[in-house]
Formats: sequence, structure tokens, C-alpha cells
Amino acid sequence: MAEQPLRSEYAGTLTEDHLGEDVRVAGWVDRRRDHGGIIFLDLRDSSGVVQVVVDPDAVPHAQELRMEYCVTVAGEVRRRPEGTENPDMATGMVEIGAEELTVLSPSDPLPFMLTDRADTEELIRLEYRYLDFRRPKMAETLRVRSRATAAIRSTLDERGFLEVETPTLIASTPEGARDMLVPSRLRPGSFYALPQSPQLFKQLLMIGGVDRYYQIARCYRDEDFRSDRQLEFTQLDLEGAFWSEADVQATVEAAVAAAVQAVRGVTLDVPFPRLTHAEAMDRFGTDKPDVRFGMEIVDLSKVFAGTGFKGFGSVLDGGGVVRGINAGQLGLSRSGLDALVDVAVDQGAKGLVWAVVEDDGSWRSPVAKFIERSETDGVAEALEAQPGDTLLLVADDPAVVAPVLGHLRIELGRPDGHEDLRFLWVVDFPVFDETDDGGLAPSHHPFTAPYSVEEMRERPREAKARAYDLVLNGSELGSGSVRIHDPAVQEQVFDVLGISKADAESRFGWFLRALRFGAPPHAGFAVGLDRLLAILVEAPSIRDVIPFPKTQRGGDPMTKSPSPVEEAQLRELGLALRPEIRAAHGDDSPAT
RNA sequence: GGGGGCGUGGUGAAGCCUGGAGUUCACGCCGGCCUGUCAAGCCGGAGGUCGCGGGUUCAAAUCCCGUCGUCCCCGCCA
Repeated sequence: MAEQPLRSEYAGTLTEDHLGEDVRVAGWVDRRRDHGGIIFLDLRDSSGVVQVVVDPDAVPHAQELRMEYCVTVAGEVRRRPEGTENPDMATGMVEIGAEELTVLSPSDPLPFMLTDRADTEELIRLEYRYLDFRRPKMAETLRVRSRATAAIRSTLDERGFLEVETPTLIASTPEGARDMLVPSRLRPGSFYALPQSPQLFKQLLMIGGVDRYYQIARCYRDEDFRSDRQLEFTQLDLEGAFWSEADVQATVEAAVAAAVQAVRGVTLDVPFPRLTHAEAMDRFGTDKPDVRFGMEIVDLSKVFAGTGFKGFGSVLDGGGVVRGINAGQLGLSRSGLDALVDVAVDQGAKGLVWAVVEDDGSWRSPVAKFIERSETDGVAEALEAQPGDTLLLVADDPAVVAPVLGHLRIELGRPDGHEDLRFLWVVDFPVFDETDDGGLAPSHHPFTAPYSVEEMRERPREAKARAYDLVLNGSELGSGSVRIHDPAVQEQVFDVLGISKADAESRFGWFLRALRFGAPPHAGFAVGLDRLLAILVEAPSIRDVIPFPKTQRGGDPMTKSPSPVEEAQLRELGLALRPEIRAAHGDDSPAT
């Protein structure tokens, strides 16, 4: 007998157009409804679900079927009897009358239910991720991710970009995030690092004459996890030579808009709005503002100039500021309002003044009797307060006030979900941030071009960089900059950072040398693809859009990675475990 | 490094605060009945070291301490 194809049609595509056709459909038993004299199967494949009707007396094996058995079914596509159509199903007008049924592969009872209704613990879903993929929602997420990357690729291909792969075993340059290290067998005692980004390699491509590059690149950062951070993650990385900010931003806008179109079917307005870093900090108290709602931060220092209220007066005399937000109709109890004070203190403020505006304009507030009516009226006007609104005021150094109010603003005002998409560019980041010990660290990375070298040298704390972030609904989606292509400028940056010539040479010498061979001006960007997708599908964590993510401690519950290796493997690498580590392994890892 | 939540048959929850027999609900699983269901229905059944260890107590899923796992947040993430 000639080998029969296992499938002639996809389950989810069968409609009344197929009436009367003999088809063969292969997939999994999504549901079985056994009525004794008649059995209904919902047969699922990658395209969807179709109902199969089986007469158990006429078709062998029908009663053996259980959920998630892998089967192939042959039969005729027929119209469902009048009154039994299912309008909720794409294939609900038809059914397959089974004539032959083959179990290709039976299934053990499932470790968890595959319906989207059940809210199974993530750990179990990760341990059986392949079953998780059979759930409609996860299957759709995989398709969404593929559609998004395909749209990005075709957009960039059309614009003449070259997709170039850069190495994932590179030299470690201790700077920024902790590197993931890989020991070398051929050079015992030496290590590769996995890239935190393709940054320097893409700049080398610019120098190499590849004037438009992109890559959907895996990146690694060995830092603690969050719902939006994994140890390995994916970036859309791109760079262009003879480019400035505008070229980068237009290209990123096109790529992101294509992804959004592919995933959501909506067309974004471009260009995205731009906000300077200073303005973002002033108005929203963060460099990644969520502009889907108001509640902006307002400076109230003028209202309290010369105030008799000691708390504010001493702050203002000390060069501080008073700022506030109008949190609107919160309707919080006294204890709820006091809890906000704890939040503010937790964020570094010395305190928080809350006030609820009464119908007559007076304040219900712990400080009401210390503040004059002219001051409360002034605040009400500045914050456009209505009766019933809750006003939150913080007085301190500007560098403290903004983040505290920004945090409260997010906590109190942030919308649920991501139905609206509000992209924006935050531009003109500072070149340097101050470190805890009063030193300077690059705000983006040390290859970012300052607007003015003179300014950077003379006033490094105020100098602005040609660096920009892309922000979506309060999440940082990525960052980029115009790069330094002049080795003299690069030297000056290292100098301000306190990196000696010798030090720079030993760490980045290979790259600095490349800058001396006619390096073109260039600029680029990297978009966090996982974060973008998580927002587009409104997933609470990027784990939901990463096919095989890790848990918070970096483990994979399915493969049990990371795992100890054999002594022989270590010896080959010239490595030995420290005694206390070896002892710990002996205790909790069973003999292999 | 720090703070917090969670851990109960295969799955999801309730029980914990206020200690008293492994109790309950839904799904799944096994068996039976059933010819138009689509979360099929009805009847019956199996299945748990309440994460692990210690303590308090006549008595611990429940209270306390520790530990492991997991999640969220702060730090960290150029």
C-alpha cells in the first residue's frame, strides 16, 4: 500500500466551500465529547479547530481517544445538521464525518489544562513549555513574534539594510552590566564574554563600509531579573553611517510602526513626539514618562516663597524646591493617604504633604493649620485643583523631588493594560551621570557623542549628549546615539571619565585603532524586542513573549539549567570549584 | 545585597488570621450509562508526607524559627 499523506487540509480552514470533499486532517484531540452512540472530537492543528463526528461502531479506536492524542482523521466535510451549527467557531458550519481514524501518538494525562481559562502556575507551564505552546494564547504569541520580526526585516530590507551577524563569544570589557562569561578550553584561564549588545561590532561595520546594518541580536546581561528583564534577551540593533539623529529616529519609527501594524493592525502616527530629558524629568519625574495620563508635576516654589510654614521655608532657603501633583479624585482614607507618605519616604523623600480639597477650597491635610489660605489657593490654582482632588506636595532638593513625585504619579495614575500606545523620544540625555561616590559614569555608553566637547570638558555635569531613548507607555524600549567617530574626541571622553590612556588602550585598543582609519560619522539604536512585544500583546512579563524564558534565579525548569558539570570538563578548562562551592554541590545534587 | 507575596491530590482554588480526624469546590484521571454535543450530561471511583527541616503545644496545613523554590519591588541593569 502506498504511503498516504497524513494531511490534505488544515483543520481551521474548512468551510462550506469544502462541502462534499473527502479530506484528511491531522492534529491533536482538543476535546472529546463521548455520547455513547456518537462521539464528537474537536481536532486542533496550527490553523485552528474543526469538529469531527465519529460513529464508534463504524470506526475502530474511537473510544480510545483522550485529550492531546495526536491523530489523523479521514472523512467527508459535511454541513452540520440544522440547529447544531456553532457560530462561535470559525469552522462551526461544517464537520468531518470520520470514516477512518489513526492514532499517530497517544498522550499521557496532561500535567495541566491547556485551556486559556485555567491560570496555571508559570513554573509548571515552563517545565512543559511544549504543551504550553499548544494553548491558543501562546501559539498566537509565537505567531505574533514571528510576524513582528518579519515586518521589521522587510521594512529594513526595503531601505537597503544589510543584516549582519556579530559574534556572541567576545572579549569581556568590564563596564556597565556584569558579563556572562564562557571559559576557553584552548586557553585555560581565559574567558569569552557573551555580548551585552553588538555595540562595538556594529560600529566596526560602519568603519568597514556597511553603511546600513541591522540585526535581531541576542544579548546577555548577568544582572538580577525583573518582569521586564531576562539574562538573555533580544534587541533589534541597527546602525547607519553618514547618519544623524533624524535618520536613526525615522528608521526606528518605520521599523516599530511596521511591527505594530503586523501585531495590532493599527497604523502609528509618525514621527513620534520628542521630549528633552530635562523636560521629562521636570514634568514627569522620570526619563521614561508614561504620557497616557496627565497628573504632571508642577513647581510650587513661588507659591511658598517667604512662607511661614517651617517645613517648606527651610527647604526653600536651602536652595530646594516645592513641587506637587494633582492626583485627582482618589477618595483615599486617612490611612491610605498616610501610606502614600511611606511610599514617598521609601523613594528617598523626607516626607510628603497630602491635602484633600474641600468644597469651600480649604484643605483637609495634616499641615492645614500651618499653611495660609493664600498659599492653599495658590497651590489650587497652579494644580488646577477641584473640590475632592488629592494634592501631593514634596519639598526637597530638585534631584529628589522629581523622582519621588514621578513614582507617585505612576503608582496613582498609570492605566491598566496597553490599549493606547504612546511612543515618544526622550532626547538630549546628559553625557554623564553622577555616581554614588561623586564620580562620573557614562549616561549611555562611553562611545556616545557629546554636543560640544568644550562643554563636556568645562561643565561635564551639565553637558548634553546626542543620545535618545524610545519610550512606550512608561517603558524604556531602547536607546541610541550619535557615536564618536573622532579618536581625539573619544580620548577626551575617556579622560573626563578618568580612564587612563593605557587603560583605554588595553580595554578598547582594537576599537580605538579602527577609528583612525577614516571612520565615518555614524549613529544607531537598539530596540528591546521582548519589551515591545510584551506591551503590544499586553503581557504582564516579557517571559510571556520569550519562547523559552528563565526564572528569576536564572534557571530553566524544563532542562534544569544551569547545572553542575563533570569534574573532567572542569579539568579540561583548567578550572576547579572552590571548596565551599564543591561542598554545597555535594549536598544538594544527586550523584550522576 | 534588601523588602514583600505565594507554596494544600495531576491542575486551579478555599481552609491558615481565631490550632482540634486530610475537610470542601471546580477541572482533569479511571469505570459505567448515554445518537447532536461544542467547558456535553448523569452515576460511581481512585488520587495528598498540606515544599522541606526544626520548635511551641495534649494536639500544627494553621502559630514561631530556619531553609528551598517561585513571583513582585528597591538596589543593580554603561
